[in-house]
Amino acid sequence: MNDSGDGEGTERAAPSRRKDARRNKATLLEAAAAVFVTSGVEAPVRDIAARAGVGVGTIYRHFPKRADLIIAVYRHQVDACAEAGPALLASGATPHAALRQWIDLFVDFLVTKHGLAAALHSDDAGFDALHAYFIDRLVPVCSELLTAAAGAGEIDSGIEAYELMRGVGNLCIGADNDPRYDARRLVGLLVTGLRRPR
Amino acid sequence: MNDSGDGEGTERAAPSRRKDARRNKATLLEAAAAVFVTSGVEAPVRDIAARAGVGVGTIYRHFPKRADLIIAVYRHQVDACAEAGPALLASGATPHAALRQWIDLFVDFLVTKHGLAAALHSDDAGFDALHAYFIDRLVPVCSELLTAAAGAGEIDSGIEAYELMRGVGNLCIGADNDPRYDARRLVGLLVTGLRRPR
DNA sequence: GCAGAAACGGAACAGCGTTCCGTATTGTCT
DNA sequence: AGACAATACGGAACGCTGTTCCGTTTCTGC
Repeated sequence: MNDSGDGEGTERAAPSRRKDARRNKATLLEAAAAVFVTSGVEAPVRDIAARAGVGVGTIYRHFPKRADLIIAVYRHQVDACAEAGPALLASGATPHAALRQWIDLFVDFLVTKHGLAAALHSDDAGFDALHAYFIDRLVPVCSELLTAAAGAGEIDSGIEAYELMRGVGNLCIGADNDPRYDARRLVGLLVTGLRRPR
Repeated sequence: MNDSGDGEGTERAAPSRRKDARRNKATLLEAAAAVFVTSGVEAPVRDIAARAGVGVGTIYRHFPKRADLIIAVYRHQVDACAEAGPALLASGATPHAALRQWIDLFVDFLVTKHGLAAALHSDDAGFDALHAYFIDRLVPVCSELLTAAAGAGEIDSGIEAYELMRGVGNLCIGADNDPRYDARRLVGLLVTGLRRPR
């Protein structure tokens, strides 16, 4: 939602009155990104604070909910994914193929972020904002692709974009460090299942 | 794994030397089942202890890992599900239809157990035994159904039973209290996606 | 009844997210 | 430059988890 964004692109809120605050916020984002890679997005807040060389209070001042920090770290990648949707749709292939490619993009993103998929669907209230951000950003794109595919007669299942996105997200849970579980293959089957039988 | 099972069906371990211990174990199972319905399988241990009128120590003596308690509560239902597999296969329909029906059974079970699906795929080490129990019990059944369907030429995807079961389980996460997410429909699409294109 | 074994209860510990407040830093105004 | 708010900081403290530990109670076989 709102935030006291610094150079973070599309924000309008005042970029904080003090230099040290801005610097700390940037340091925190870097540290969080690094820790997320190592220990997953559920890493202890204290670890992130330690890595950034600040106190835990500083984290909560800049990112009141843990979800805000996660969103800030991954915002660019989520936005890039969202923007890839229309591009794929315009790039020649059939709408169903574009949908498949777009979903692959999303799966690749999720699978490489240890624990993100799990956090995304945690029923912990603290993650509501994270859930909402992903939904807000990606569901409309998915909906557009779905509508195009339906319009082209390639799919007929009355599935909603929200449901499909949640299903894909769920399939990505725990998809790292288990060689016997390949989320990409299962998501592929799910997308295949959408196709109109002919 | 092993346990000091009381009247719990297929156990062979000694049924405990003392009457109060047996009674407490039974009380604990009842209390846990009740609390799981109300608050989900991740309910605080203290809540279960309080409901049963015992101390937390007593829980840990009977069920050293939290997973052991969950397994004990749901063992009968999981076994029933496992046993339904061969029955469905023998009951007339095509193997693919039997697979679909069996998976529906599993999904119905999971979806009605608040938080079970999530616990099942938690990477928390304490839930390893739970994970292992479900896998041990259900993967062979699923494998049988899958093989039969492949033998009948109905599916050709080289998917493993383990992967399919995990996918189905993942799709069931958070499937309660969200009217916009119907795990059954998504699992249906996944199973449809298995079918050989012809 | 009486050991002694078995089981109990809950205090105590460790690890987590989050809040709070005394202290330090910064920007500004004179 | 000096001083005074305003702002931000650090980390102790709180409340909630799961889990362990041990002094006390209860049972069982003799």
